[in-house]
Amino acid sequence: MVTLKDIAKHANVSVCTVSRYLSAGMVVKKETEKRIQLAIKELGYVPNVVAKALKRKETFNVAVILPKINNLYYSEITSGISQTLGKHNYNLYIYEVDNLSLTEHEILQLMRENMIAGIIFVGLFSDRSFQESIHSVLEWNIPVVYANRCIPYAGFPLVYPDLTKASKLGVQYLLSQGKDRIAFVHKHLPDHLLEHFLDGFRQASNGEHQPMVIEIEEGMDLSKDCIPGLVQNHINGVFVLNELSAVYLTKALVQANIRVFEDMAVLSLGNSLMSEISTPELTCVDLQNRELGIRSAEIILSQIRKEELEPVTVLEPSIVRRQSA
Amino acid sequence: MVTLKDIAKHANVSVCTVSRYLSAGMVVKKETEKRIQLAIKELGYVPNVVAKALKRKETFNVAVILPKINNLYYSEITSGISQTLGKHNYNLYIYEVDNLSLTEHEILQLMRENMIAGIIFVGLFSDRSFQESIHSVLEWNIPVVYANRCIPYAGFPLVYPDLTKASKLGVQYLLSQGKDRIAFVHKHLPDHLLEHFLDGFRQASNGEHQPMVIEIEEGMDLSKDCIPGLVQNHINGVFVLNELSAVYLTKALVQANIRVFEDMAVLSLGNSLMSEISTPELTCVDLQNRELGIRSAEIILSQIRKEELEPVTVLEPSIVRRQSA
DNA sequence: TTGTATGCGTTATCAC
DNA sequence: GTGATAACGCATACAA
Repeated sequence: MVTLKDIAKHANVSVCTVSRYLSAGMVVKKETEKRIQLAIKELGYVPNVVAKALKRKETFNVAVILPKINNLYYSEITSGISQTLGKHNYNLYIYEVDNLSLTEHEILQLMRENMIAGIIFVGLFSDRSFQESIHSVLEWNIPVVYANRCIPYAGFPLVYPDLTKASKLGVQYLLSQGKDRIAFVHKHLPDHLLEHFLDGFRQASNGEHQPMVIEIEEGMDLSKDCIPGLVQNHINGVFVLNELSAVYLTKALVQANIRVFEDMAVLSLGNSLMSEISTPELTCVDLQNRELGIRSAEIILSQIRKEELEPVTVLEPSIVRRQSA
Repeated sequence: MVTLKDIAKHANVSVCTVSRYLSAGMVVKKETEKRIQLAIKELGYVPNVVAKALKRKETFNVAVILPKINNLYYSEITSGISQTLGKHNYNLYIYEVDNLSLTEHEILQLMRENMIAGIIFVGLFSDRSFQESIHSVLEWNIPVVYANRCIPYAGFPLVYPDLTKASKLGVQYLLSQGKDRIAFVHKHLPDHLLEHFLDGFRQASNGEHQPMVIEIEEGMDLSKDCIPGLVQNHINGVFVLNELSAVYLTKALVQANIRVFEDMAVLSLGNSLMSEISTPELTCVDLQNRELGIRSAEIILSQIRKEELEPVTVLEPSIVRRQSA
């Protein structure tokens, strides 16, 4: 392994000078610079980032902690993060908690051991899996971002989509299509989040009436347990707050000979490839997942550089019109 | 930051003893052990992996290099890798080449600078993007696995699905469903790989006749440019060698009022969530992507431990029957 | 069983 | 501008 010392010797300068040359911005005489460059090329020098990290007490590694990576929802976000980090020459660690069988605390321990520069926790806005980590994180005082957790500011930066706006946008759209009997279908959405959607509904419908709310349980048969209720209540527009559920509900409607859109419009929350390949193609409220990742990464980088930053970043959703609504 | 030295002082032993205690397997007197444990707990010691890496000249970081992560094909593989690495306490770096605008050479440079323990290159079996890296990798002599590249053994470990078998299985299946006029539809599949599929076809059909072969070009309109050809040639079974294309072709068939399965069976290569949510649901040949990831990671770990290893691992595909064929 | 001393490759603090 | 020299936190050869 070729080290600074080797090229220093080869170029007849001190180790320190070489180090200075390599640290961009430092001034070195033109002539010694030439010799150093030559030595580096001739000996095939490769800098050792690990040694540098030990000395500087900082790495260029950012960790993303998420439930699972093989899910378009998370991988879109991750890709956004990856793009931004790459642009700034930071490396990206991935930790899948569903896969790892490690507790939050153990993961944080791991982060400290590895001198991680920053952590981005990515969760579904409905999940509670990162709850217990908060305490440890705050006392450790490492750059952290919570992405996609729609909770009030609690001492660490947050990036999430505006759920109330998403709801309002969706309901307005359904209304504009003549769908005035609306149901929300969700899967394990906690009450405080559901409240955002009900708020959005009120704003869009001038508080005239209440929407129907249905929760999809694990292992529930949509055609038997969900659709009859929709029909009996003369629902003509259903806003599904989970993209995959929207796909399956649409499937079930088609199978039940209910015309999607004409008889019952389906609006999906989330806009991945799934909505596009579903039949009929799903109209949806795009939560801007890639953008979410990009912003999260930017905020982590700001923190690392100790710059000023917005504690809360709220993303604007938008409607993507396709066939189902 | 609490270091070994600190807890050594606090426990009235030497740094060396503490280090020994921490390196599992080393023997320390019961009584000093107690004191060390106490010191660690009281001072809140966190080991420094970076310093350890510098000293030992090895990290526990494995890099996965792939085109993009927000693609179920790659993320399935990655999740398999993540699972295995996590089990063995290795960390996972992700580098998206499509996102990074780095050349192969630059990425390898990065790997060396960071003292990466091993690299897993993940590509589509049809892509050529990792071609130029081979040379540098070989001369550097770092643990490497090429995952999903169906090429002959070339000096580094390979893990890929048995494409000929996949083809044979698929064609046999179509034949068993009475679909005897078969077409292969692919997208940018190089000739040497297409050859595997033609081989599989011959094996399954006793070499009676040739299948029709259609390539999907970028921006091609399936309904206009592909389906008419299929119909004119009285094709009744099409084997699509790309899952997303299978989804879109199925969509186009439905739209053209051609009954999927009865009039034309569609068999897809690859078995992600996409096949499941497509309408009709796609029967497919599962290439075992998660398993591919798991095996790739295992092979990297074997190399890191300098164990014996199989240079080539070939995965067995299997049929997953759904509705489209 | 435990301690001492040295070095991993780099950056930083001084002098010159 | 440049050069000694001392850290960074840990592991290990060797001595005790």
